[in-house]
Amino acid sequence: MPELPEVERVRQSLAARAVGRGVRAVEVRRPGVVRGDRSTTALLAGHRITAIERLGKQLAILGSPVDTTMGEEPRCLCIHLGMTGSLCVVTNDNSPRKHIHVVWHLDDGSRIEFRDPRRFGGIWVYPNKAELLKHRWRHLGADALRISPAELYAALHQTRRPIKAALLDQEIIAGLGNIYVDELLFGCGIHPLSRSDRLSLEQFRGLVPRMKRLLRRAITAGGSSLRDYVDANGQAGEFQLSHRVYGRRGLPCRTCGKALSHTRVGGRMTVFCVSCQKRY
DNA sequence: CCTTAATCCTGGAAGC
DNA sequence: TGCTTCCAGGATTAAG
Repeated sequence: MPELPEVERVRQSLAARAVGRGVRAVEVRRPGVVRGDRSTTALLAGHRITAIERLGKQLAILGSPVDTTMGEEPRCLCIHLGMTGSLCVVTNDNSPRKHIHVVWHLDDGSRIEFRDPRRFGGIWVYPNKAELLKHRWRHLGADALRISPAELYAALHQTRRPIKAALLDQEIIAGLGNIYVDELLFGCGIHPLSRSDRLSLEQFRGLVPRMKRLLRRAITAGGSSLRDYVDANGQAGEFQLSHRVYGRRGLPCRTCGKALSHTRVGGRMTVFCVSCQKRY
């Protein structure tokens, strides 16, 4: 499930292969995944890809018209990979893979394939980046790699929700998902059911740098590949090998050896160590 | 305010 | 072996 590190990996690998390229044609095989204007022009046909940006777990693909007489409007696509989405750049006519919903044909003969078996992801079409910022991205909190301890504390000290539920809330902080929240809370020694308002600014001064270090290490390792995740080159990550709690319920804690506990928080599987993580 | 559950969806795993 | 059932979960929405 692509969270911030995986989405950042996709951003980097996709940018390396697609920025500067022109889009010759766009194929929409399953229109339902596209929200808004489904015309191929709105989906960047006849445009040059100028940048690929990220906020939390979402990507924005920006494009300018190749023929400037057509109008100057720089287009913007927002792509959310959901649980199983991927964006791959391919050059050959290999095995026709299932669940490819949208294909961008580029001017060097390669193509970008948006594949999403479970279809929790999607593509949101905007006339420009300002509109994306004004609507869809307005509801997102600060990016997890940029947020400050004071900012996070300000958002959390006034809610009684369990810390795990609050950290998963993209309106509070953008980018964390089930894997990295469990890993982070274990790394900080904080029980996932701790009340958010019981944590001090001092604790966030410890948590935020740890979070950024965790996410950066995961990015360097290529992200966590559990089942579907691959970057734009089809490359899987290796950070799953470093997980200390996610997916390890019942297994011995790597710090104290005690069997890891599990519960559900906000409907999500939560794994933690009852002796290494203190409940506030 | 906060929680739970249902919804979307497929494929892998587990059970019989 | 082959069938059925369950489960995973990001975000949204409705209901308690």
